[in-house]
Amino acid sequence: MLNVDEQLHLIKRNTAEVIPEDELARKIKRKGSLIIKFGVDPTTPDIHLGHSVILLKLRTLQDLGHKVVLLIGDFTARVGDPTGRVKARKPLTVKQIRENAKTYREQAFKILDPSKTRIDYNSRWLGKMNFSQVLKLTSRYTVARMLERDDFSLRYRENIPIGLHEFLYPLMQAYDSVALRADVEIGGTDQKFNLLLGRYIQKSYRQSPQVIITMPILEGLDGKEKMSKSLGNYIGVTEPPSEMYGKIMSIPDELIFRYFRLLTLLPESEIERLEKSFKEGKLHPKKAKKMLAFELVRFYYSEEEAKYQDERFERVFSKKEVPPELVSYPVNTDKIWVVELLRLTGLARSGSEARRLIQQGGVKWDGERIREIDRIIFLRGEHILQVGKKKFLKVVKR
RNA sequence: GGGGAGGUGCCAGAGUGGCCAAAUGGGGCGGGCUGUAAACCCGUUGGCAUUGCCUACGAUGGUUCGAAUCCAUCCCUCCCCA
Repeated sequence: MLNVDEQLHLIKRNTAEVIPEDELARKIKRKGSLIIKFGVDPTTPDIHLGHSVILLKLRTLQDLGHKVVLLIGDFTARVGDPTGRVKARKPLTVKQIRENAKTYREQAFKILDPSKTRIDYNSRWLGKMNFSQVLKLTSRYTVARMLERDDFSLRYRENIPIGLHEFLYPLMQAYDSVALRADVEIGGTDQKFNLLLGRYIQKSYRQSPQVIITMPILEGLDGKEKMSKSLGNYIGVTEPPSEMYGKIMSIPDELIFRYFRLLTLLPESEIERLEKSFKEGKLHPKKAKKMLAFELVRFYYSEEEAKYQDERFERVFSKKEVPPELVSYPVNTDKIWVVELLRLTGLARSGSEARRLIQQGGVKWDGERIREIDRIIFLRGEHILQVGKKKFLKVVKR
């Protein structure tokens, strides 16, 4: 095992904050193996690269011999984390929560080491608390301090409703740290308030307070907003390799090395070397992006798959060839109206949208641009239907 | 409990009786340029349909030749006072 300083160096890399740093060193020296808490909200089951930033850090911690507790917030999910929220969340059913948690677990193990991960559910203790225990917990904190949070104060100022139960969320998840006797809690920078509250509550329950590690929030593919499913600017860890590769190729240049650092486990020295030649103009941005895309597909799939995607990308987008493997769509007639076909295949959501796409020159049939709305298409064998630059479909007569 | 403000398209936000499928901006989508980058430019953005029609401005009724716009009731939110 590495010594404490070496460990700290690896742990601190790419973090936003470690609070307080010296305490982390002391804890490692004293206990050796620490309990790392990571709270998971089972409301959004699909893990994307934004989440992977933290999971990769956890992976590093596991590799250093620490124990990760993946805490599924099945009970807190009934309230919903108000963090960054402009509206109150709608509560989920118990069944949905359970399914989401299962999906989350499966996906998280694409990154985490299952043998060094313990999974727990906070309903185990929160579900048993009675009202007097709740009163004890809530009396530890004040409304004024709760309102210090940006999200709450913003909503308060903007006259947007705040449910009383939303005040309970931070306290509940803080109590989780007490229940787990967490040494360290990790989360995104947007969780800083919650994590700090965990520290505070642990102290008031006479526990040694956890060290908190916050990780930067990853920008999405647009380079502006944070990566999130609802904004559609994300790459899911279960996405097919071609999607993963392609989406990486569409990120803005400014993001390339940030992604390298936060999304891969490549050594810092290697990344610095690449960044240097990029800045000197020796490494073309497209090349750098391809390396990034390659690395991510390699990590989530395999080296072989990554190589394949590398070639495929060149063929399809640089040389404008049709992708080698396409989703087939069987059709039963031998002639069909274009608009109908587009709607049938789902490449257009409605007839009106289909018309629009045609009028704007976004539809190709076997490589030929279709301009007439009333065009009738004749089918024999296999044909390629293309909408926009990225959407292809193999239409098969049968 | 009393008084006041407000609920418009994916979002923000105009519109206070016909010219409103609803200005403008953002986002999305399509095209151009390119490195499937950014920036930029052009177009488009409820649905169905070859004129046109249907559904839409919190909900339900009503006034009117005609309502997002007026009236009534209800639901929801916020502010001030208690």
